[in-house]
Amino acid sequence: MREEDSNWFSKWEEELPSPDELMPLSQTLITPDLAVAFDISSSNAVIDNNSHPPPPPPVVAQPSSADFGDCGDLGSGEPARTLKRPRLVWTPQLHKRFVDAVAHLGIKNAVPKTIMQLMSVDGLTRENVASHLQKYRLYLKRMQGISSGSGGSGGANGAATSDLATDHLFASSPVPPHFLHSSRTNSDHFLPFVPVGALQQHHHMAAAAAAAQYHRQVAQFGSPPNGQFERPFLARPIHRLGAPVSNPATNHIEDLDSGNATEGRKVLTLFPTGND
DNA sequence: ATTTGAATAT
DNA sequence: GATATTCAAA
Repeated sequence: MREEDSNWFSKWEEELPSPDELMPLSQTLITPDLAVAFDISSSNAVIDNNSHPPPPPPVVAQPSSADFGDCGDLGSGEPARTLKRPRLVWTPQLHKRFVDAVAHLGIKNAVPKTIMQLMSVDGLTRENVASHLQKYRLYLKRMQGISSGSGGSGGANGAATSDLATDHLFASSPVPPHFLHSSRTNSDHFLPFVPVGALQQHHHMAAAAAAAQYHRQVAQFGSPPNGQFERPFLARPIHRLGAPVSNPATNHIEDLDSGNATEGRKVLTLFPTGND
């Protein structure tokens, strides 16, 4: 047991979403009632303003919280119940968190509930993840088929970056290589719990507030009540030691592109647990 | 009883 | 096509 134990966490921490990134996400997931309760409307939308206004539109272009026009049951005192949330839009950032979570959990333990917990995105429901996971699996399966059919892919690119113009979302996120193996013998390291900071357990702080306090979340590593891990086969020790956290500074290596059709994509494998 | 996963619906 | 919802099975 050495620093490597938490190395993945450190690495992960580096790419943790900045408040700016989470802000829009959380806003999306705010329920109308919540929005009203907090006296926040679309007017106070906090949008990320870069020094250089990029041509591509914001990734988070979702309906505002107050976009509800069909609240059939209006006028009741506590409509907090039976209220439909807006459709969740899986932005590349959100999807990346999803992929990261799945990668860390391993295909075996990558079930909706666990993924949801690992993602720790306020407002995200298990069903949201389940639905997305279903589609993601189909994506992986399709990729496997192509990969095994004719491997000659000319370009010696990463691995999972298919040239399919479809699956825009999935293509914007690096897919861990071992995902493509149909091997369920996942043998990642132990499965420490997650930095569960603001789950939807307490309805006190809502999205916006949660995101604000999201700043520094120190997780408490614990063992899940399910001591049911397959024998750690020790695939390979991660050889990407995170430098001693001295001054992480601004770490921003996110690639989000919606309309790219040419190659030359620089994929960043977060977890080289299967790097060749 | 809860959760998953696939089908099905919006 | 993307996400939600339903539903049988684990």
